[in-house]
Amino acid sequence: MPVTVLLVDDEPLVRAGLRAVLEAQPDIEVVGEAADGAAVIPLVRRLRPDVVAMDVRMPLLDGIEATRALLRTVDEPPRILVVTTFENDEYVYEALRAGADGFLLKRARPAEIVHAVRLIAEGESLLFPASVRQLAAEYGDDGGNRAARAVMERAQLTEREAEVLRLMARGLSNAEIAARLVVGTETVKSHVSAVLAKLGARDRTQAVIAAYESGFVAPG
Amino acid sequence: MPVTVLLVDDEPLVRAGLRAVLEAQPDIEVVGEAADGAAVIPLVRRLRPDVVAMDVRMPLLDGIEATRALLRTVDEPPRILVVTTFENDEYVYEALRAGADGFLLKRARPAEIVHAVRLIAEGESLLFPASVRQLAAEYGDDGGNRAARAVMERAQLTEREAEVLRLMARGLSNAEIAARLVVGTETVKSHVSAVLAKLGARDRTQAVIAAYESGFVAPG
DNA sequence: GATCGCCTCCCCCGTGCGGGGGAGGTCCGT
DNA sequence: ACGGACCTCCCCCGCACGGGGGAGGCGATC
Repeated sequence: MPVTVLLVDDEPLVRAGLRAVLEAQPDIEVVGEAADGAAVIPLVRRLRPDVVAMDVRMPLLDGIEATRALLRTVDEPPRILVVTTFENDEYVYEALRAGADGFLLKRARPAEIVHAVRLIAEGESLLFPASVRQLAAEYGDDGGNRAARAVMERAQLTEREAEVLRLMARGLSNAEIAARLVVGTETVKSHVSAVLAKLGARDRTQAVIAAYESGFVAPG
Repeated sequence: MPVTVLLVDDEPLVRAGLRAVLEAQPDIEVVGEAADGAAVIPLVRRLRPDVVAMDVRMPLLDGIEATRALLRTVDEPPRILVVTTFENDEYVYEALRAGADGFLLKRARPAEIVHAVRLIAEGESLLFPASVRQLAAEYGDDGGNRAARAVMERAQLTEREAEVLRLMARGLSNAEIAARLVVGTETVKSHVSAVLAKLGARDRTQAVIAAYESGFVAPG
């Protein structure tokens, strides 16, 4: 069964773009569109999409309120992927706190958009996507720092994963972490992979950055 | 010509240990010992060692004052490797500010000690040795944070290297940094290697950690 | 008793990374 | 005119890393 997606954005152009990108995938199906947050709830009830790709900034009812409303009133609510133009959008931060499962920049490459939808659909959280930081760096921006602080709260790292991340953030290699925790390196690799997936990090360096940015580990 | 080393430590046991470790290397020669900072200057004038391995905490004249005195009164002073027991020793911090070229934990493994001496002798600064952070982690300590702050001041990164480090600290890969700086990936690798060497980091993750710990990049 | 999350360990595999060299170019200070 | 620092690019090479799978044990929950 394909992943079903509902698009919510007040700009028809954006909806068309997302539709084009997503429908090009055989395993993704766009089942509906809405131009405003107010229209979302009945549509979700009727269409039961797996994922709602929702703009944060919309007239009448914005993405934050729409997210809250969805999670409050719909049982088995869809996964919510927040879409935004700006990498340091505090609306995004609030949306994540409201229960959104991930966020995505509109200027992300098609492959990244597709990837994000798939991840979200699979139940993964995409709270610290590498693309955000990369794009932020490319544009000389500071990046989604506020949003980063919401990462760890929602990343739901297990105790062991958190322990591994702390050691990663001290510069230990997988082998060193394994020695310290008295487990095999394969085990450490598993935990590291889990951490990377949950944080949306591509490699350990990005995970450590996320740890610092979120305050999970503190410098000094 | 071998690297000549002068050992300065008030504990004979430590001197003997260092001598044993270093003399086992064909390219390193221990040319003298001193039990106190006050004895260092005349010995240095006479023996002209390449490297002085100096304890920070000593009676009469400590390693900090001895470092200052050496750099002030001896022309072509030797390279100074500060040796310490504690990873968060603020004396070490002061010694680095006074002009020491690197620091080393007494509990470091022999191979690391040898490595440190060679690096220092070659003119490299060893200000953020991986061993410090690793050992700190292993002992559950917070690590040499104060000392870390002295790193960047003395690491003498070139403009380009600093630029590369900033991008590393945003999670970019070598290829991405290359694209952003419009240079080849081989060039980026060169800069990255230079950064790692100057920071005493083993990999980019440790370099990014050093960047955060030193305040070179700031979270939030 | 069955299910689920978590921790543990295993396989294969491609590649990005980092070490160790070298080399040519510019610019600058002497 | 020369050295030296810096930036640039090149080679080879080994390995840790990370992706994508799978699988067993264990405790808690239902």
